[in-house]
Amino acid sequence: MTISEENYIKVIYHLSLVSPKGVNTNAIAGMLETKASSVTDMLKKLSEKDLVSYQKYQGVSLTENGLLSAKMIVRKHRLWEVFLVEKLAFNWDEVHEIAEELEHIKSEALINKLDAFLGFPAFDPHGDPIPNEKGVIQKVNKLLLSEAELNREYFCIGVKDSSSEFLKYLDKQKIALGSTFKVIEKESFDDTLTVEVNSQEKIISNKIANNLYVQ
Amino acid sequence: MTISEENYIKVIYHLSLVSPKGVNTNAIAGMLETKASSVTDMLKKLSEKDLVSYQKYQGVSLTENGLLSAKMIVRKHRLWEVFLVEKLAFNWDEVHEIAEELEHIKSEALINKLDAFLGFPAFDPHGDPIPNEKGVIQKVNKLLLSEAELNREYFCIGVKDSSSEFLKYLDKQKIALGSTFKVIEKESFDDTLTVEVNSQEKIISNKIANNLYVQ
DNA sequence: ATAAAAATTTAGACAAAACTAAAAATTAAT
DNA sequence: ATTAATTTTTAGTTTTGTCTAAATTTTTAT
Ligand SMILES: [Mn+2]
Ligand SMILES: [Mn+2]
Ligand SMILES: [Mn+2]
Ligand SMILES: [Mn+2]
Repeated sequence: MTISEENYIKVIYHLSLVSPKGVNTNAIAGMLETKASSVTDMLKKLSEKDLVSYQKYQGVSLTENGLLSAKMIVRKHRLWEVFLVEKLAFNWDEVHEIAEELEHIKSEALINKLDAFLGFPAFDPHGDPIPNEKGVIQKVNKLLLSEAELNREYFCIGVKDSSSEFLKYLDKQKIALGSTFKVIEKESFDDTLTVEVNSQEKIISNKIANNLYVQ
Repeated sequence: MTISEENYIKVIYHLSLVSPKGVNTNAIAGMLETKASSVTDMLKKLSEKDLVSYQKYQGVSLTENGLLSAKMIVRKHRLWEVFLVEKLAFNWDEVHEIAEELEHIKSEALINKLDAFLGFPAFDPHGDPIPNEKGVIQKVNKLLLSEAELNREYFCIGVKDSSSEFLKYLDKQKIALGSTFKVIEKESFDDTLTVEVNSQEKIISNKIANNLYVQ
């Protein structure tokens, strides 16, 4: 697989988690910042290679082959992110772009040795699960902070949006994986939350609450 | 720079250490396993970008720009090799190919943090010097084992050929960086050496002796 | 049910990096 | 100094991945 093919497969994978019955051409184009016509061309090629099943106008989904390939790319991406944060002391908002390149390095031995070196981590710095050598992904119960019950204790276990802007905002607010949350009040007008974060009271907008996973 | 351009620049760099007055088209083609006509095309492009100075039929050399770029690629290659051997427990004969890919990852921050993580190593697993952040390469006195004096103690500090075959042969012979050498006798007919390696007597062919650096 | 809007695909073009075959320049040999 | 051999460059294609513009299909709205 070329780097370009791998990027397509990975995007189709991520999109199919949200729309399992078929991924749209435009959605793929949006994620890859390319044009719909380019996507159509690529879908034909990926279909040729039995990585996706594709019928024109009907959307696309991954084949078994494609699914496993996608998981391996995601595995590499997330392991490299762990390496960058844990070993090289990058901040969690700086690693995505670099991992976007590292995920395409070809060696199987490399990724399995990296996995061992890191101590077989189960989650990446953003709380996303890391597929194992066989592509198995540990399922985790989680909900959005916006769905949390009032006056119950939760832990932050992940972010939905892992853009640099959002992560920097969380840094500023001293919110990190492991932070404790207790929702004190929910404003019914705009769903703004009053939350105790690590025992400190904060006002949290609905947009933020919709991008934090808790447990 | 594209990956392809970087590979050309690096090869021109290595070849220009041997032939400083200008690198041949065919030599480049040989190293990159491509055709001379492809090389000519690329040289025009690299010349456009002021990475090489090139006049047709006259060979090519790196500009100041090109030289610095080349050193940065070599720096990345060798630092990644150190990482693979020191941290991931790869053998020294397994790392070249993987580093060939890793050397093209773009981030400056990455490579400088990797350098720090590794403790600012001066040499790679094959004894080759690692350029620093500014591209400065520490000069080291060394000679080939074939040029060594009789009955003097030397240390192995590097290999000239770092092919997997040669390195595996050295493993089998229990020769590694740091091994001590004392040449006992030189057969004048074919330059075969009788050598004490780590106090053990071995017969070493001229071809081998021509690919081991000692000090 | 029909028309308008949106999504998707096709057709044709382009840039990058490679190739083959042929032409041109340089170097080596007589 | 010519000729022959070698090296290098040019000319013309090919493949990959992209683009724009136009055509087609599907979806939505009246
Ligand atoms: Mn990527
Ligand atoms: Mn992540
Ligand atoms: Mn390379
Ligand atoms: Mn090396």
